[in-house]
Amino acid sequence: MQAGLELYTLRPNASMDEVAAHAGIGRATLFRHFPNRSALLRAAGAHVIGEVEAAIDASVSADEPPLIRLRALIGVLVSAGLPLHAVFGMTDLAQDPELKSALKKLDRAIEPVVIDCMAAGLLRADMPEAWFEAAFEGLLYAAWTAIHTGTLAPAHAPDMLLHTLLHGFGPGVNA
Amino acid sequence: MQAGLELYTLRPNASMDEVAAHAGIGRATLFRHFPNRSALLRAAGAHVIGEVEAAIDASVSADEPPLIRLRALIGVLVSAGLPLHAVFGMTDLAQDPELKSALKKLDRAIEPVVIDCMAAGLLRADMPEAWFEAAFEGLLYAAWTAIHTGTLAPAHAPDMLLHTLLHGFGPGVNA
DNA sequence: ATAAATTGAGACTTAATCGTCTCATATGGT
DNA sequence: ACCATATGAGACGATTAAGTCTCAATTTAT
Repeated sequence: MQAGLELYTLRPNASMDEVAAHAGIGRATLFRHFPNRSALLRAAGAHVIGEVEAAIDASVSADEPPLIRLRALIGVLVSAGLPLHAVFGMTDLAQDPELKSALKKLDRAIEPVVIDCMAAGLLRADMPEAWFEAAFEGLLYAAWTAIHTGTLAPAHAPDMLLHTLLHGFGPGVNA
Repeated sequence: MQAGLELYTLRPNASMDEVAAHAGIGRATLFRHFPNRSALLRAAGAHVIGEVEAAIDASVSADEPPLIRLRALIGVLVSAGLPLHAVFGMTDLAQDPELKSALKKLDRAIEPVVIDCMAAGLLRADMPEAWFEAAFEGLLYAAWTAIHTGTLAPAHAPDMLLHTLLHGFGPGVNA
């Protein structure tokens, strides 16, 4: 059931018909579980966020060094990819309290990694936080689309992203 | 007339009613100029690309040093922002020959700047081209959204983006 | 001033989709 | 076997938007 949700998040414009067919259930049953389209979107979004959060908790062990944790975090976010971006793109549903708290929890899973990297001198701390967040998400989006279009091997993506995040495209550091 | 197109590209989901109202013309007149929605989208996309290309030609003078040209290029792309991103998001119209050639021309305006920066040692040349393009666009997208949400001052955006593109978020270079 | 062309407003058809509803069927528990 | 519940297929009305058409008003050229 919830499985249908995930695959759905890939295409927020899909009709309820398509969603039901994709989930392998009837349209009526779909409406029995979610009163309307908006509720379905919210549930799907919250579900995706929850999964990503769980994946972070599972693969980012707190006692590893900051760089390892950052790399693991990026790995999770890259593989969570498209669904996550779909959630971020739900501007009209962003004011939903459930989604907002879910996003806040996700932030609390990501933030300490970044902070520790700053404390360890891996990331500079004098950049506007908003810009770092935006740029981070932008690079994730870049990796997702590059993987999706086949121009970037999924296995290389996290390291590539990590390197670009830390050093950009300037010279002076080996890839 | 064409002015209505630009503002339209901001919202690819707008109805023809909204577009006509926004352009200050009647719906019937809109259909007289563009036989259908798809034609309107294509025309709008091509128009936006043409404007961006002209802006690049106008503000990126060929005899400046590479870094200045790159900075000017980024300035144009950041201010062109949202409409350009809307065009890139038109996945369903991407196969249109007119749009494809327009994008190719745009690429030809951007590419030499990047190549010269590589030749000057400002940008490393050993990264996959596809990844550079994707990351560049991702950072542009980040700047656009950050500006749009008010968390990044438009005046600071180009320099911020340039610095992040060159050096990432690692330490060691003054901002 | 007059004829020709363009425009705006809106009616109309068609198609897609949401959300509700019914009913026959299947599923599961006792 | 029996009964309660969940399901699937689909009909139905409502809404929205695309695209076509008509007609009166306005603009433009001569």
